[in-house]
Amino acid sequence: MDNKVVTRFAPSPTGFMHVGGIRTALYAYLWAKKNNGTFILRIEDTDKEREVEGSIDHIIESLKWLNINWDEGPNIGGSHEPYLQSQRLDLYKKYAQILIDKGLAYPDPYTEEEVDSFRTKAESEKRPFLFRDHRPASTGVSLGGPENFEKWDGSKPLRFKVPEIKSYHWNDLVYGDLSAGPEALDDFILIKSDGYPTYNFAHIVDDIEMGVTHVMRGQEFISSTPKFLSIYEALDIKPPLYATLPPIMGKDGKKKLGKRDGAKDVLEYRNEGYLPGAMINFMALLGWNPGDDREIFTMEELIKVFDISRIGHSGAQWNDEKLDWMNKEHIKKLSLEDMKEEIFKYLPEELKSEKIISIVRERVSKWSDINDMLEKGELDFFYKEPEYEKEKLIYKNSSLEKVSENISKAIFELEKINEKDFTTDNVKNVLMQIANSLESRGELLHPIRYALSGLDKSPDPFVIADILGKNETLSRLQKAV
RNA sequence: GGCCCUAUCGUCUAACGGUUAGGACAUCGCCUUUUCAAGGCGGUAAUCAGAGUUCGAUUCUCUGUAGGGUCACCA
Repeated sequence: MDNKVVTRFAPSPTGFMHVGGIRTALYAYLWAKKNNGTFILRIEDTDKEREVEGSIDHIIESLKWLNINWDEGPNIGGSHEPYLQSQRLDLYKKYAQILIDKGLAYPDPYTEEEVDSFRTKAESEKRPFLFRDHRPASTGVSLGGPENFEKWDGSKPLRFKVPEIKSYHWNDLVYGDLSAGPEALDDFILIKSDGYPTYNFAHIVDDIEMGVTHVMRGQEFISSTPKFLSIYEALDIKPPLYATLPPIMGKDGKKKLGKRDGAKDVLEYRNEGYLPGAMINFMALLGWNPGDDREIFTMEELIKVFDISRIGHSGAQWNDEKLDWMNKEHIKKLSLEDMKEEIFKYLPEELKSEKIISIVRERVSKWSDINDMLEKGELDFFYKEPEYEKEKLIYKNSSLEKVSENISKAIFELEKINEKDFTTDNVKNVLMQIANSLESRGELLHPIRYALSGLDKSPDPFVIADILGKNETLSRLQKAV
């Protein structure tokens, strides 16, 4: 009836979400939103062995943090409830029955050990293992009718009987024409002996039932696509459009990013103080680009410009440095009010001042960098008189006498500023006037900065003076004379 | 091993037969009122190799090489 775009993200609850999975979710989300379509979250919990307690909540928390919001799914429901595959078992049985009735599904007569021995044998003979070579004979074929396999009582796995062994060619929205040889096709398991469907079967049933039009997925699924297509054919249903995403590689650039080789839980990035908008921005650009030189995007902007046709084909390596830069760019766009809460989370009580924010905001690429600043004592000057060796006040080849002389001049002039006019700009004007009359400006500015901060690296003296206020500034300068 | 995918600066990428091969991160240098940060300017740096096709290949074809993926009662 309508051509509404429906995409889905279908993670399995086997642990945390890493950036690879999130990026798939993001692209599916962007595509749905761009087309005023529907984005569905579906939990593929059909492997009770691998399921990790609490994963679903963790996945939901991750997506929510990043503002990837689903239109249908756990927590909010929708017209295709339920959204946990473990609660949809009847549906898979229904579809399995259709295949059985067509003579396209049969119970696997072997034990797991027997199948394993087939596999081992094939491997030792250096040929691919195909279950269909061991397909049991049907008990009789009625003329023109379906084959009669052993009746399936649910105690054995139910296998799909590939209707036709052939090569498949299909079009992928990202990669274009893809193909796979007949060896990619096999009698795979539809329903396991524990009654749960396999991914290969369940995701197809659900995509059909939920009206999914575009499937975003990793390229690890390319080689099993013929299996999917053969099921759609057997069911006589048109498959969705596939958009296969290039892999994200780990930091070494070698291996596809995965939990085994150190892929991080995305929530760790939250804990390190990255902005969700920056994470989204960075992940969007990992494997996709807008076609021009723009790099900084908000989610809304991404929705506007995102296009499947500009998704790349080759693997991209995760790059923390660029992420840091991008996060900093997003921080710059934050209003004081927006960042106040975040920054205050990291600051001890005595530093919770708006004046500190202005110093911090320009010096960190992510909020947890504030911890480093605190550790290095870079903010101590704010509430603590600095301790330093007098010699440190000397600028280059100057002398302590010169330091005293210059600071005294500064004190004399600064005294003239009203307390309430003791701002960065006014202090700067006064000090620059003196400094410019000197042989080198550092003769004045360095000792003052050092006397106020006690640090080799710090903000400039005008800002510090402003923050400290007239009294404290002058008092610290007096001590340096 | 079979099948499949991929290949441009260190990294992310642009250039859909004709460009001094562009941008960004990182790096280096200079400037910007002392140091840091921010900012500005500039530099170094790439078409995996070899054959074709073509007047002309980063771009098309083939081969090689390298990397990745996949061959589960995992997704």
